[in-house]
Amino acid sequence: MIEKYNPPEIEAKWQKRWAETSLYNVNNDSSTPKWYALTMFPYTSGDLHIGHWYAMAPADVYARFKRMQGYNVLHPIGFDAFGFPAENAAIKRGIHPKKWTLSNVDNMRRQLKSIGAVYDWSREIITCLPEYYKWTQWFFLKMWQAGLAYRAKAPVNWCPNCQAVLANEQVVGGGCWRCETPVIHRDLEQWFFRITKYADELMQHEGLDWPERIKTMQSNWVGRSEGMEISFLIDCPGAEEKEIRVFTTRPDTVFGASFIVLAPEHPLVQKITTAEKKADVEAYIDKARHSNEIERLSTDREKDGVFTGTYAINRLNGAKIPIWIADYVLVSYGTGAVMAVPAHDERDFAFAQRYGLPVKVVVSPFGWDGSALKEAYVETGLIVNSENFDGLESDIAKEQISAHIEQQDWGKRMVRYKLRDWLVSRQRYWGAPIPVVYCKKCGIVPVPEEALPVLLPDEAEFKPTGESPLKNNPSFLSTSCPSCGAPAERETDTMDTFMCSSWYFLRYINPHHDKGAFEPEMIKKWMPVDIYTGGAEHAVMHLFYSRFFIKALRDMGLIDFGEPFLRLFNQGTVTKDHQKMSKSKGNVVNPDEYVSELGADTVRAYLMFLGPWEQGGDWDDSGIYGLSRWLGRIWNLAQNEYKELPGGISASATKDLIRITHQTIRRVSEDIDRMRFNTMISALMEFSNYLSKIHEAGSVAVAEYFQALTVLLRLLAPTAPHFTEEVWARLNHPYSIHEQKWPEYDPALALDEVIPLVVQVNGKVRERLLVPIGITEHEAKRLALESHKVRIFVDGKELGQVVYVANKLINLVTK
RNA sequence: GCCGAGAUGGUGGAAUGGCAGACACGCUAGCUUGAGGGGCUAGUGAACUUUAUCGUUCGUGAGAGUUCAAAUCUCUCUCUCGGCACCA
Repeated sequence: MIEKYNPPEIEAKWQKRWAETSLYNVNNDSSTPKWYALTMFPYTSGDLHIGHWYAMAPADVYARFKRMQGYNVLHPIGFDAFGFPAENAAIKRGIHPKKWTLSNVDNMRRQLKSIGAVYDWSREIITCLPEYYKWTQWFFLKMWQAGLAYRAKAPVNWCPNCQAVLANEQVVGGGCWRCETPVIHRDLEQWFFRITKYADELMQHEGLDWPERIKTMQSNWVGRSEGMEISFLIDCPGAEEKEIRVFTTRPDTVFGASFIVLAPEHPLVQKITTAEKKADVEAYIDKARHSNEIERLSTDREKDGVFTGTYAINRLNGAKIPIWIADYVLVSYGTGAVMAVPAHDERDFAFAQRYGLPVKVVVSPFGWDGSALKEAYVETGLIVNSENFDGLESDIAKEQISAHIEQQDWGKRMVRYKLRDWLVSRQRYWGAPIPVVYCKKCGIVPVPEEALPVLLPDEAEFKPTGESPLKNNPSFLSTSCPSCGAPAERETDTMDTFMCSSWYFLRYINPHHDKGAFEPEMIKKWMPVDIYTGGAEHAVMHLFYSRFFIKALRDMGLIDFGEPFLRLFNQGTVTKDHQKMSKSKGNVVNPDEYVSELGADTVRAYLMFLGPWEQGGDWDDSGIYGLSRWLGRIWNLAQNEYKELPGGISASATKDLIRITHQTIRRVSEDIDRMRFNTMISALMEFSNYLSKIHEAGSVAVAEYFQALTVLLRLLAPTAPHFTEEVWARLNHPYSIHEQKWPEYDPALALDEVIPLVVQVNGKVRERLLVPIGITEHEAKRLALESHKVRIFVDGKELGQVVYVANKLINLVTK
């Protein structure tokens, strides 16, 4: 009688043994080819839920697969530990963020260990510890030295709930990415990184094996558009400003400009508004300032604006057109001013309709009879009402008008981007302090590298005041100027958490290196990351920032590559009752109880069996016992005595077994490579079902049977690491199965000798014939016509075309 | 509004031009006569046919098309999910 499969016992046993024997410790000096399999590190929010397992378990299977294939695999784990939730917990519950975070780390580490992954725990990193954030600060200094960090006063996104600024990437649909509170604009002096310098490069994804949709999202985020800045004269003799510069992508429509619109925040507004319009304009600006981003960006809202009282002159035709202000024009894009061409722009058309402004057609729609337009015509066409350019095709006119404007020095062709610089400062405590000192005499002075880290003090008052709590900490605040030694003040803002995660994958390589953020030779050896897996929600945040960091480091000469992640794979999300899991909804599924009852191996296998990894799915545990039963069956199969058939073994059964074994190796290997873990498990199930039939029949030799069984165990090892280790040991194989080579298949042995040939008549299946592989068309046709079932449909009819697909199908078409 | 992905049995899904429903879950029946989310065996898309269980027809969101052959390719539409959204 064999013992029952008891997952909790064997899982604890092997996790301990693996740790004691340092089975998964990664060797930087190994001469075997490297494979860097990175999975996005979790944020320290409290508990791992089933979604984390969904991200981690298949990633681990892939890493184990590569390991068994002979690669030196780095598959590290760590914790993204700075950020708002820790501080909010402090405000709400009076727990210090550090205490809250580190206790979460302890809990999450315990949970992560229960997965049974190949993580090398000696490489764990925690971003909120000084030994890590010292180097985050060092990167800030590098950015400063490279001219990529600057401080500026600008209209910024402000989350009234978080009481802090947000980067553009962190504004989702006009709301805060974390709490969905509508964002408002404020003029504040903040730190920025010049990510726009890399706008063009960030749109390029050459040589990257990334999902199409992430590449598209990033390119759209950069939002490159080619156009022209054109100068209009201000028709106001005494004014100090003489011109307004607008940005347009349609220079071909410049003769159709019937008014100018400035963003309410545009600096010219104050200078050109006439005395009688001043009150209206002020009121409008005030209203615009107080509306939040969601209201302002809502496209179905009726466009409104006010006239400034002043006119502009279109230099191309001398037309005198009114200057308006309206909040549908954004101060942060282009020049913050547009020439409105209502005939050929939907927004301008709507605005002109509302205020009775003229609509002048300059690109004639096909078959146009000269009547008033019902909507803006935005397509190409023949140019009209444009003096010398009349009759030209609009694409050609665009070129010629642009050239003309440049020749007259009235404007310049240029490229504009939607992308803005990355705002990195946060008015918060729980982050890495920005390593900068303000001196009355010397101005902004970076903290010298040898003085890092600028330690985050433990004592702080947590009040959501909109200012960093560090402002109220005198011992942190007051310091001396690193340059002149005079009394000075420290920067009290901390860095955006996305700074920490923009380089963490470099730190895993030398997590304890204290002479620098990383060792260049080791970076050369391990980077770039071969496969990165994680959620798609980071498309224009973490993934985008990391690419920027790597490109900036490359240009500083610190590394010699420009892309961090060669292959990217996004797993889907696990929902509960078709809703996103969240603590507030109370629908978070905790994996712990499943693990303690059924074992990590069953939970791993079940998650992968749910469906394609990139698709995600709704959590429903009704099928989980099926996976647990399956492992139980293999458990029994492997340990029950195998007896050969009393009458002797069958040669054909042996041949079949060998063929099916090799076919299974091929299917499983290809499925893991394609990240199709659900079909990988199906293939393993079919194989184990087949083996149990053999076991019952006893139709192959003992040696052949056990040979096939060890293949099954090795193919299953990445999916069920504890289970296979235990069975492996019980079959008296040497420790450890995870040091075994991945089975290789022989294509010749995987080949079928006899195949079922599908016989169709007029495209309908009428017969299946077992035929030897490689049969000729002639022979196949002969056999097909011998079949009764086929004859029923063919007899008495004239045979026409015969379609023959070798080793698959023959289709007989009657006339 | 724009872009992307998707829609297949009671359920999760498989099949990427060539046998629709692999592999599971669930359900039904039987066996295992101590119960168990237990084990094993068989069945399980729908309709028709059946005193010849061998078959026939239909069937992959809806409609059209291409093809000897369509879940798969093309077009139109409906719905679901995700992203972007006044970027001039």
